[in-house]
Parts: sequence; structure tokens; C-alpha cells
Amino acid sequence: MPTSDSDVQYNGERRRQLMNIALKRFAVDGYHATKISDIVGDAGVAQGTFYWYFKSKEAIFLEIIKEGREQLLAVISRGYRRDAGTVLDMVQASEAMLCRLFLFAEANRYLMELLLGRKAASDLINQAIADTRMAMENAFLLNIERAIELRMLPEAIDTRLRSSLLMSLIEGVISRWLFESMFPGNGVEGKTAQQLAAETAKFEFFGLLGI
Amino acid sequence: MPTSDSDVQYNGERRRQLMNIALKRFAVDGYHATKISDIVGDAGVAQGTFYWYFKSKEAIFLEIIKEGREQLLAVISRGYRRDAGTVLDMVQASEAMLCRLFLFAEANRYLMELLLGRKAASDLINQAIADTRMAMENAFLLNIERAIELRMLPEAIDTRLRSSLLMSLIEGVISRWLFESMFPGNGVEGKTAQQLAAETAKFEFFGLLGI
Amino acid sequence: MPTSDSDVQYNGERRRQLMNIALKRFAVDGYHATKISDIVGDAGVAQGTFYWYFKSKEAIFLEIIKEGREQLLAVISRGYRRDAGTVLDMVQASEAMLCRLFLFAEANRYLMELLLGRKAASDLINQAIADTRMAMENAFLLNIERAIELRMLPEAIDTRLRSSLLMSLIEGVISRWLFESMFPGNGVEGKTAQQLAAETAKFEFFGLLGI
Amino acid sequence: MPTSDSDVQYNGERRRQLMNIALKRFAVDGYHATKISDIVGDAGVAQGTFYWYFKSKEAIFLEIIKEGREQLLAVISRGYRRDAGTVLDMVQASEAMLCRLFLFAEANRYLMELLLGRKAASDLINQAIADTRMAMENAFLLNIERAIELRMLPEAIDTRLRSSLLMSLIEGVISRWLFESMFPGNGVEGKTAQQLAAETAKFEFFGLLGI
DNA sequence: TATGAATGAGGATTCATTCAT
DNA sequence: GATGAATGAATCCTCATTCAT
Repeated sequence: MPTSDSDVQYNGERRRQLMNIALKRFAVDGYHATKISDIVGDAGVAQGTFYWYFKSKEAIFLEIIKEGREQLLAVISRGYRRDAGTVLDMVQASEAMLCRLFLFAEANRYLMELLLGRKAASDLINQAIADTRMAMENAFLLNIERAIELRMLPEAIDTRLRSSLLMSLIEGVISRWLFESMFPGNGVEGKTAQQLAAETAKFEFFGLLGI
Repeated sequence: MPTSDSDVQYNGERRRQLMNIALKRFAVDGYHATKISDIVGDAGVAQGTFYWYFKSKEAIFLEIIKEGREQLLAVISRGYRRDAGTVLDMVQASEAMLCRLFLFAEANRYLMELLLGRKAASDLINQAIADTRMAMENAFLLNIERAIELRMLPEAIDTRLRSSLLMSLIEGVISRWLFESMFPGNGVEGKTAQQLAAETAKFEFFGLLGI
Repeated sequence: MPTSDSDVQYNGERRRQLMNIALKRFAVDGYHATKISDIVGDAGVAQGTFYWYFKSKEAIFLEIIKEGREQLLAVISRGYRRDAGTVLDMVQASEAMLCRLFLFAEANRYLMELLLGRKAASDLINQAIADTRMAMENAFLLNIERAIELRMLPEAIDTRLRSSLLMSLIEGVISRWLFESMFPGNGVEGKTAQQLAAETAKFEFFGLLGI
Repeated sequence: MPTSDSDVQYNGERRRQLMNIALKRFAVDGYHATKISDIVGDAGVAQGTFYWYFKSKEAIFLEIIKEGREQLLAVISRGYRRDAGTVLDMVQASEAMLCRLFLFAEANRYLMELLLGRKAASDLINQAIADTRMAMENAFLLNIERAIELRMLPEAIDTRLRSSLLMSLIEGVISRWLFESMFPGNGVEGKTAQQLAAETAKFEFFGLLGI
């Protein structure tokens, strides 16, 4: 029988299929509430098949995070600042990066829910998530330090604190934007990634007093 | 047999004791990982005793959140702005409120971990947590609106968005401050509530460009 | 309801009941083939009840062995030789001890099957069994050494080797005697403990050439 | 694709290879703990390949025992007594046979561990092992009967009992000799087959009192 | 109020075996 | 002959909850 049926994924694709299904289930239902039987049920394979591809429930989660982390960091790291510029340049650069990040989040909302959501599980998993977030924050830190080096930001500021504040801001924005059901009536729903990036960048540099 | 033994807490206190123990366990281990047997073990009572005071594991969690929410909102709502003032007044007022909030968080870190952490569980529980956070965010919103009314902030700003950004900022700061082990090497550890409040308020109003 | 029903064992007896049932099942079916559901089924209790009394399947096995080991060693150690005597004394003393041992084995055949049978399981369990057998062999060793001290046996003999040979003899005899189905048509079935003890003691001291 | 790769064993040899690997695994880890995946893993072939050569896990075990049994019995049966002789002759003949047996055991320790060890499994398998041991015991029985016929041993002795005792002795000696790790500090470790055979034969005929 | 034994549904994981290629 | 992906029955153990005393 040729492997041309529609909803079956072939060969090396089974692994992918299971990861995709698991990602969605983990994001929507949470780690604990997601049963292996749910995952294989969605995939239309037997329970044992899962264990051909993954050592355990924890293992597939970790792998999902690991893969997502790489993609996410690639998005943030791109566009590292090279030359000095005006304040406007700086705001625009930040806006561009945030825009890329929000677009990525929009396209990978289940992954973002895993990373930013409040559904985690075992110590190992929590650690993997925390690591990923730290890596993100670090990317922001590097950008701020570079801007100081180029004398675009005042030298006096506490860079680690500021990158923490920035990361907090962004986590909150993405959460409210994508998981609206959890944050009804917030100020971000319905906005485009572009709009959000502009507003966030403005707040980042000028605070509440910036128009 | 009368309950007059030395290290037992009497009637009305048992409930409190169980809630305190459960709060700590939930915060440290997470909802799922916390077993009723852990709670009663810590309390030194029998398994069945738990169910005399609480309908279920979910019920005690909900009650803990409910109680904490009231205290938390009391802290935030106090100091609602009455009269107009200078920008400096505004920053100082915000700083004062943040300082109260951070002090409360410091004194109630387990509760904050439940509210801000990433360990939640059933739909009902997640909802209770989300409600509490929304209520917090609303308190910020009212303050911003009042400041606009008093012409202390530009009318043009999107108030809901700004309160979301503010809430994000504060959530992130508190998380990094109290749950350091999860966010090693961030820029907030070791700071006092007062210092943090000052820095956060500055960022709130002036952004990265403020000195 | 008074706890006077016939086939239910009360209070602290549940543990005993489960151990007795498990002992029999382990002996007859083997460790792996014995399911927890078999044990609780025989006991007429729910699956979870088992885990109220024992940490795991392995744990109950280990406990059974441990308990049996103490009884067994008590039987062997009694009658440690004090004074010198004739060869006949020595043979009779050995016969008496073997007789006690065989009677114990007869009354505790399931335990003996666990210890001497070929049904063991996890490393921990195999170790516990091996330990018990070594302890038995040691008891024989002490007796032989004492007999040499009293000049009842020639000094030249290799005591450890001889106690190994003796233990081998006894293990084989008990196995063949109690688990006849596994050794059909051997020379011990149907004999009394007394007869067996006499024959074994004779062989022990005089070998094949003894009448 | 022809099976001409370098480290692959061709057609008829694959079966042998699998049996050898399985023998070792069964002996070392036990029947239950040995997984088909272990066997094929060691052999470097795919899981399915196993089932081209053997009907089941049980089947390969049975086949291993069957093959070993024939070799073992050949060793014991050789040297059946023809003519009468002195007691010394008899002891020497026994010693010679035991020496052959111990040498065989030394060269086939995995097989002996299967036969004498305490790791067996299904009823069918246990039966096959028991049969083999009975066959061994029978060989000893024939020898004793022949010795009586030739008036080298007293007529009065219970031949079946004595062959059981003899078999017990030998089983114990071999176990302690080869599987030292299970019987630490026994009196046989480090001895040569020749030495053991001499000591055992002496005990066989003269008991503890023989020098 | 308090106890603690009992319940039983539920879920992760294992592994011998099958089979299309 | 050989592959390796797929199967699914089997089983241990967990833990929230109940209830007789």
C-alpha cells in the first residue's frame, strides 16, 4: 500500500506529527492533564507507538521546548546593533525586533503558551522553561549593553535590571495578546504585531510620559 | 478525648493551620505535586481530618486565593489619587504604591508565587488566579485614568494598554525579586522594596531613556 | 458492625493476611507471575489497600524473607554444642538439628520454596535470599568449627568447604522432599522429617560407605 | 542486498549467534529481565530478525536447554563402570567423573547457571530444567546401582536417596564454585576442578569423618 | 472533631510479537 | 533473510476521596 493517504504522516514524519500534537495538547490542556492516550488518540496510532519515538512524557516535552528555544533565540538575536545612531534609530530598531518577536509568537502561540503560560510540571521541565526565558532576557541584555557602548543610552543605567524590566514587559504583552481568554478586556487584543511593537517600543524608551 | 494536648491547635485554628501549610506546599511544590497526605503530614493530623475542613483539594486552593486576593487589593487600592500635582508628585505616588506592593509581596511570597508562578492546575483554579490578576490590573487602570482626568498624563494614551504594560512590569519584577532561584543573575536580587519601587516607577514614567 | 466475621482479619491483621497470601502466591506462581491484583483478590480488598501496608511488590517480598530468615536462623542456631562427646553424640546432635530444620521446613514450605526455589526476581530480592542462605551456611560452619575445637572432628578438614557441602546437601534434601512435583521419583518423598534427618546425618558423617 | 558485510555472520550462523547471546543474557540477567531487544541489540540485528529464527522468547530458551542437556549428559554418562574393583578404585572413578563434570561446568558456566541458578520462568521452562536435572540425577543413580551390583557398595543403602544426596552435593558445589558473587566466602572459590573433584569424592564416600 | 483504613478509577510505561516492505 | 515501525495487552502504582468508628 502506497503511503499516500491524506492524514497519515510517513516515516520520519511520525515523530514530527507526535510533537506537533503534543505541543498543542500541552499548551491547551497543560502538562498534567495531557494524557499519552490523548496524544496517540489524536495521531491515530497505538499507545506503544509513542514510546518508539520518545522515552517518556517528560522527554517529549523537553524536546519540544528545546527545539522551540532555538527558533525563538534565532528570532531575537537577529539584528544585533552594529553602528551608533539617533534615538529614533534606536527606537525603530527595537520596534523591528519586537515586531519579529510578536510575529513569531503569533505563528507559534502554543510554544509561547508553554514558555510563558502557567501550566508547567516537573522540576526538569520547569528548569528547561526557565533556562529558555533566561536566554531570551540575555539577548535583550546584550542589546542594551551594546547601545550603551555606542553611547546611545546613558551609561548610568543598571543594565541587568533594565533587561529584566524589558523582558517582563514583553512577556506580559505576548501573554495578554495571545491568550486573551485568560486576560479578557486587556488593552492589546485585536492589535497587529506591528502596532504592538510600536507601542511597546515607545513605552520601553519613554515610559508612560511618552505620548 | 478533649483536644487539649500541647502542640495541637484547637478547633478554629486547625483550619488556619491547614491553609498556611497548604499555601506553602502549593507555592513550593506546585498544585499537582502537593498531596493531601503532605499537607496533613505537615500538620500532624490524619488524612480524614482534612476533609472535615475542606471539601476538596481544589476547594482549599480556591479559598487561599480568595483570601489573598482581598489583602492584595487592599494594598493596591489604598492611596487612590485625589488631587492634581506635578510630575514629580505622580512619580512619588506611584513609587509609594509600588513600595507598599513590594513589601506586601515580600511578606507574602508564597501567595505571590501562587498568583504569579507557573504552577497552576484546574480550570477553576486558573480562572481564580486570572481574576485576581485582572483585579490588580484594574486597580492600575483606575489610577492611570484618574491621572489623565487630573491632566497629569497626556489624554492621548491608550489607558488599558498602559495598565497592561504596567502590570506586566510589576509581575516580572516581583517574580524576579522573590523567586530568585528561578531567575538567577537578574538585576533585582538583593534590592530592597524601596529601591525596586524607585527604579520601577522611574521606568514606568520615563522608560529606558530616563536616567 | 462487630468485627467478628469469619474470613476477614481485623485491624493489624490485614498486614499479616496480605503477607500470608503473598507468600503463598510468590512460592507457587513465582514473583513475576504474581500480580498485586492476585494478592488483593485473594484477600478480598481493593488494589489500593495493598499500598496502604506495603510500599511495593518488592517491599512485601523483602519483608517476607526478612521475617522468615529470623525464624529459620533461630531454628538452626538452637542447640549449639557445648561439651565434647563421642562420635555417636555428634551424629545424634546433628540429627536432632536436622530434624528441627526439616520440621520447620515442613511447616513453612512456602517460605522454603522462596528461599530454595528457582523463582527469584530483582537484584535486591536475589540478594536478600542469598544473604539468608549464607547466614544458614554460617550457622553450620560454626557448629563444625566448634566440633573441631572439642576434638570431635579431625583438625585437618577444610571447614568452609565442608559447611558448603553440608548446606548443599540440606538444600537438596529439603527441595526434593517438599517440592516433589519438581523432583518426581526422588528418594525422599514420603519420608518423615525424623527419617530424613537420620539418613542425612549418617551421610554427613560417614558418606556413601557408611551403612 | 547481499549479506556480505564484514561483521555480519551469515545465514546458518545467525541462529547460533543469537543462541549464544541469549544464553549469556539469560544466565546473567535472568529470563524475565532479558528483553528481546537486548538480544538483538547485542547481535546488531533488528527486532524482527529474532522472529525469523525463533518462534518466541520461550522457544529459544527451551532450545538452549535442550542442546545443553545433551552435552551435559554425555559428560556424565561416559565412564560407566564395567568391572568390580577396590574402594580406592571406586573413589578414583567417582573423582574422575566429577572432574569431567566440573571441567564441563567451568567451560559452560552460563548453561550451568541456567540449570542450577534461581532465575527460571514459565512452567514449560521450569519443567525443561527440572527434567534435565532429573536426567543428571538418574545418571548418578545408575552408577550407584552398578556399584552395588558389583558388591562395591553395601546392598542395604537406599539408592535413590543416595543419588539425591549426591546430586544435591554436586549442584551446591558447582553453584558455589562458579557463581561466587552469589556465595561470597564459601570454601570452594579458587579451587581447580581437580581439587574440587577430589574433595567432593572423598566426602561422597567417607563423609565428614573421612580425613 | 478526629481517625486511618479502605477504595478504585486512572495513567504511564513495558515489551513480546506482528507484518508490510 | 532482514528491517523497524507499529501494536496493544498487561500491570504497577498514585492519590483524592469516603466512611465506619
